[in-house]
Amino acid sequence: MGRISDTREQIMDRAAQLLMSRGFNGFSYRDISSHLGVKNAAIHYHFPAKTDLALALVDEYRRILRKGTSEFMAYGGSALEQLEGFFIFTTKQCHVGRCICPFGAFSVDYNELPDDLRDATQSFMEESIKWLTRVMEVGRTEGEFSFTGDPRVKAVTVLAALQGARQMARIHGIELLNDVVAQVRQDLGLAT
Amino acid sequence: MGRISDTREQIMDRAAQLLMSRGFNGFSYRDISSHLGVKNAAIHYHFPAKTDLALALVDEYRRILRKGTSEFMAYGGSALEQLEGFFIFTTKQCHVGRCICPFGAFSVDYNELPDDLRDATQSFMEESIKWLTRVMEVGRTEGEFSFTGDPRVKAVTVLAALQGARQMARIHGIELLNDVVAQVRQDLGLAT
DNA sequence: GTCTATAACGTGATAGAC
DNA sequence: GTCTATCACGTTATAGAC
Repeated sequence: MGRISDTREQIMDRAAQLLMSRGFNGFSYRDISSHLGVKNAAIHYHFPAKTDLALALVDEYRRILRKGTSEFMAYGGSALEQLEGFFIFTTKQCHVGRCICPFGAFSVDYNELPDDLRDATQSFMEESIKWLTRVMEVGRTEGEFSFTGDPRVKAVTVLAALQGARQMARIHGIELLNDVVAQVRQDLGLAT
Repeated sequence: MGRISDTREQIMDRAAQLLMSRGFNGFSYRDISSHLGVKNAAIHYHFPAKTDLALALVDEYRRILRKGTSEFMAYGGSALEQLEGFFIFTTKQCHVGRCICPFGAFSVDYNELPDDLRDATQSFMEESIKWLTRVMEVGRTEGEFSFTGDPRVKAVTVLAALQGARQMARIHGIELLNDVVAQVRQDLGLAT
């Protein structure tokens, strides 16, 4: 079948959930194994060290982003559509499990992360920034968005606002994220 | 003298540093005691449980904010000055130790925090939002800022952008925070 | 591919001497 | 106010049987 191990997949699903809910240092192999009804050692078989698991998660996020990116680049989809899709993706993720963005989860523990994981996180973030920068560029050129200054800086600001909002929403309620998304749209000259 | 215990103060200083550098679950009493050259039990004397220490830290942040707030309210300082002061405070903190904002530190571990600590964090955040909302209101009325929409929503968005930027800056370099601050200023119609 | 068993260590916390 | 000593537990990780 060439099918990827089901257990491995389940481990990653649960780990992704836990990572976004508690941060990298906030969950253990036991949290995963007990949820799956297997033993701690079973996880170690698939991912010898916790770093390996985290690296696999970053890779997975990356694939998801690349998929969206390349489709956008290839077919020239509207920048507005891309941005709206990104907003929907973010708010949906936040509603299901009040989870924070993976960058946020890694950034708190960043100073203590192993080097390779730091590198992976960093280059994934760079990729995300580049993607949204392109969306901003195209959107402004096409007259869909209106903002002043460097598209890259604007993209970074939007990412930062969403990352921060997802965290604040956990403390202060989910409407906070909706509010921030609405304001970001307004700051881009979009209709509410 | 009525002077507060020096050790207690040193503990809180170090703990604040660690909290903003690693998050609530990212540091231990041992990290504090070894740095101060005392034993783990000495910390427990001043703060029986880790929660007590965290609550004290939140209270301290709160006092700092209240001081700035009340001065602003009482003497009617310019909203622009307040905002600039807030930007400077944020970037300075970030430069010294690449530390993230305390809300960010707590929010990642939020789901696992004890109830009283959650309450304290939440009401502190509400206070911060109220303060910046007032700054936004006054600033727009006085013609210092220019933005559309609800002042409170704008305030939340600015807070979220800064919180997110401080974290992203840790991963991607300190210029990222400067860039975001510049963009936030621009989005408020301020000169660069 | 999953198990049992275990190692080696760090954690928050407490009791009681000084 | 700080110490020594200790507890009970959770953590990542490994070795080896099935």
